[in-house]
Amino acid sequence: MEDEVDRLVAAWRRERPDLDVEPLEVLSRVSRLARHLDRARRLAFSEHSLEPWEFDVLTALRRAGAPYQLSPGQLLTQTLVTSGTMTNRIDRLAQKGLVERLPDPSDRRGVLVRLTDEGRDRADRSLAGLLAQERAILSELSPAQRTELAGLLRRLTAPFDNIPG
Amino acid sequence: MEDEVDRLVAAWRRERPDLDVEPLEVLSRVSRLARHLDRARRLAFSEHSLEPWEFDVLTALRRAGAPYQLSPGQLLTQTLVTSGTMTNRIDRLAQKGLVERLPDPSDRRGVLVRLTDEGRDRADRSLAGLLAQERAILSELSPAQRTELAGLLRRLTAPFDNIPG
DNA sequence: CGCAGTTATCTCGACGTCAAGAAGGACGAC
DNA sequence: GTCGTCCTTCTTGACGTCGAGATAACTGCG
Repeated sequence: MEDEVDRLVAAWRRERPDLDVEPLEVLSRVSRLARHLDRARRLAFSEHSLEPWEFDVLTALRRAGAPYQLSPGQLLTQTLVTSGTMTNRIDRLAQKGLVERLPDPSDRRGVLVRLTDEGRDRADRSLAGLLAQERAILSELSPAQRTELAGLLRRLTAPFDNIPG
Repeated sequence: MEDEVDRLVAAWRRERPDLDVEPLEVLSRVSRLARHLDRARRLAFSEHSLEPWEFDVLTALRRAGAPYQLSPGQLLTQTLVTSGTMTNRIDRLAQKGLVERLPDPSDRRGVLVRLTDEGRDRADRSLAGLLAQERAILSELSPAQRTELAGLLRRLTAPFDNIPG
């Protein structure tokens, strides 16, 4: 089955036969797929009246395990947003009663963000919904292909995640 | 090499051993990689004083071939943004002299967006830069692995691109 | 012809993100 | 100790995107 990137690559080969556009076969697909996933997630979460960005923060805290708290800095590396954005997100989640800010006892510059009970419930319930949706999307691939794909992607993400750039 | 998604998955398995979080191995990597790519592109384009969104629109027109014109609607499907966003983008590109709006001769509701000569130069020059950057990122993989990865990704993107959702 | 439904583009207000920088605290060298 | 540097979080203003709705024009059925 052909996709939009096939058309895009064919167009470049016609217009710029002098260039090797093979890298687009991989990376344009990654970008476009991510955009499709964003839209799909927005739909899925709207059933729980949750925005994708809320999900990202709440589940990062949920994953941390009891007592479900992380510093804003730790949340930055997990969600790939800037510090200004994170301050804003925490403000809004705190206003909704899903998280609370506590002073860091070991560093007076620092803050700890803790999940409230309601925040934890929301995180748990919406995760199940997300997994169901993702499973449907991945049903195009066999289990072996999914493993293969995950492995190839890891090789591309690892440099970004390990050598902070 | 381990990446952030490996840590994320391990954390879920510890916190929610009742759930099968295998889908995240693929799709969380896609989302995170796309975010890293966005940042890298922003840097690469800043040398040409071009924003990623400008690149997206200009190259879509460039790919169309002479006379380098498309309707706003055609640009929507290629760039995955909403119509309000596209109107705004065309306004700003027109103001910079990189594109111009022409009436569609066959449909009076319609508009054609055409690349100016300067817009075309900008598109051509920045594409070369992007490809160089992407090639560096993909050097982690062998040619055969790149082909394999592109094929697996195609199977996931095709349903989105063909059954408009 | 006239009307309903559809399609193409634009308008508008709300919202979230970013980049840059400020303020305050930690920490090592000396 | 204390100075300079680095780190952590928050503040701010500009900007781009979205969603919903408005407008205008094309289409085909009766």
